[in-house]
Amino acid sequence: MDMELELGRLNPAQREAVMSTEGPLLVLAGAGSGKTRVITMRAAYIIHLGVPAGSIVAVTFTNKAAREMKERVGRMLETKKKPPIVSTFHSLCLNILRREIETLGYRRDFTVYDTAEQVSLLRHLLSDIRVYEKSFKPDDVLATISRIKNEFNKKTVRSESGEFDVEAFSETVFPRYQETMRSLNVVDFDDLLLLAVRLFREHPDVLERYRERFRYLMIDEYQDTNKIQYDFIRLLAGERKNICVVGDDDQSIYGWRGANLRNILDFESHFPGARVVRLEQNYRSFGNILKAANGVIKNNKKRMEKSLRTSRGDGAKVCLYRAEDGEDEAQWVAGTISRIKYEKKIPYDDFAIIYRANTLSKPFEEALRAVRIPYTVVGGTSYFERKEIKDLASYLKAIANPSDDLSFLRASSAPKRGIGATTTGKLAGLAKTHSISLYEAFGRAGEVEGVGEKAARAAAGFAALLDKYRKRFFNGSGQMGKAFRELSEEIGFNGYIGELYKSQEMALRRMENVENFIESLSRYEMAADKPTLQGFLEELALDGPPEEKKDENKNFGVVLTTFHSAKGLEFPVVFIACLEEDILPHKKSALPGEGIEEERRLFYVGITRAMRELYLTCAGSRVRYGKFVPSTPSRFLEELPAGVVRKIGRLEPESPAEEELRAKAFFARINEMLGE
DNA sequence: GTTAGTTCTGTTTTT
DNA sequence: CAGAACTAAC
Repeated sequence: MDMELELGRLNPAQREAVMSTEGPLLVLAGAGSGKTRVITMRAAYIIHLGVPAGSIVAVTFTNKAAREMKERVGRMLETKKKPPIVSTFHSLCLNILRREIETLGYRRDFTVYDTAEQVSLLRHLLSDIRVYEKSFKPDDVLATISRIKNEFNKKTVRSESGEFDVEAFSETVFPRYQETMRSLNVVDFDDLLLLAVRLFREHPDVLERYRERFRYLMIDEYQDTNKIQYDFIRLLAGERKNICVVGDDDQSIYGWRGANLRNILDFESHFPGARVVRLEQNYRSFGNILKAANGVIKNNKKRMEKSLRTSRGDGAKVCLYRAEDGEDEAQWVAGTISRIKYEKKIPYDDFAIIYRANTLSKPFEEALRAVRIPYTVVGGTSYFERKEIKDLASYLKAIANPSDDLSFLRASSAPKRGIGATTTGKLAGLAKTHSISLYEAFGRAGEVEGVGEKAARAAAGFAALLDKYRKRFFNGSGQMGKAFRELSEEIGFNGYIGELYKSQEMALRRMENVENFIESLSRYEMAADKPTLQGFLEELALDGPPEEKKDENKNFGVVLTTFHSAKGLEFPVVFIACLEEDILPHKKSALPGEGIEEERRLFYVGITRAMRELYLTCAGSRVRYGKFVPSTPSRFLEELPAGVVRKIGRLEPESPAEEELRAKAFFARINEMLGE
């Protein structure tokens, strides 16, 4: 790549950001200001200056962002050049811990628990401590545990929602949780950061090694960092402080998850002498959209002053439609999409509908389906789709980490193999008295009094089964995929799936998932430099089960999404729906100050997704919890600057020209449907 | 150890 | 209203 030429293509602010390679740097990157371009080019530029790629670390929040950045830096570098390290916080920490955790007295072969496993562990734990059963809700407890770990602070213990006994939590539940995790040789997501920070704090020699190694740090989405992530970064930055953070305080929408807006607002005092570069040139949206965004966001007090500019013209006005009710709103959106699609001849995936909560998607799905417009709903939890994966993964986890009793237990009864609660209870007793793992206890089932011969044989047989496969997974033959498939066959996993799901169709779908999962181990084995079972499980924990090879950047049809999942995306035509009090400033977040400002930022994020056209809708009433409830328009709508908005509604009908277009679109659709 | 009936509860989500 | 989580009875 011709660096001079590439630099010449940047605007002055972007160029300054790219070329300020030494010392602390804050890049305030407004929406659509070419942020990713700047980060990627900055990495390439530092390499171009002769810095070894391995000493540059770019940290992101999501794997998707990491993949994208890796890909873009790769394209920018000469093919033979090594790429910089691009990683999420969690996987960077995991990689460090995988090498260093023994320094902290942990075993090297630890595994990572995901949220579902945390909950499951907690359930076991809470039922052990019977007294508290009712008041301790796993989600609530987990949220508290997470906050303690992320804020590095035991003083802030409080029950998140439902009240539980704070003292009992601190005295019993939390210590028990930690002890159990430790004895199972597992860590949770928060531990990855927490232990890395502890490692650095308690072992300055180790920290020094990493400071020497990671000489240039770049942090993306800095407005979303929390306390512990800040500590981690700060420790790594050391005295050299070659740290570049990129973010937009106006797009901080994860405060409720512990993100600390102060990190970005106070960057200059955290890192004295920091250079600040503002990217305010927007390359995404037309003027009226940007004016709307600016007009709204300027009502926030806690922010860094900046104002987005565009070199494009004003473009179309922002449209505001006040619908009768939710159904009317959805139909209007669907109808308008049809019309624009016909008028502009653009594909359906140029459209997005954005709303506050996943539960609001329904009416839009129905309305779109009614007129045969294809769509994809982003997000929404689909974890129930993965029981079969979790079951099978528990075998791998039990094999990789013999101390992981929970995975062992799960595997031992999926499918059922004649080891019931009674037997398990007795063996767990043995494990406890001898301080051994459940796996070892199963192996010695014959010795235990009160365990019938049949049950003992089944238990010992199961332990032996895992033993057999453990050898195959660790013999370094590169045949893990094959071993996994044989394991699945030996335990009759497909038969188990077949029984588990009533409909043939459902079962078949699950079996496909299983097949794909097994295949993904083979794929991993082929792709990785040095494939290990641990490595595969790490990818699984941090990146989720590999879905069928879908194109990440390709949508199918109109995109329906929440504000949160829309962040970072852009669409030519955007509809922001359900803009009503109690929904957009959400009832539970509308607390003055912090709360309301974050809600406003959500709106801002939504508006700035739009490139050419923006439609805002609200309804006069809507079905909520089965009842018709009157709705009032969101207070944020009043913040839209005069002159950029055009109102449409029952009382203010569309222009005849528009109605004609709508009619034409209608007939075009019918013809299209007939043609199919 | 499962399944049908009942009650409860309704943001945002990544790793 | 609808889905989850819980309870009571096979």
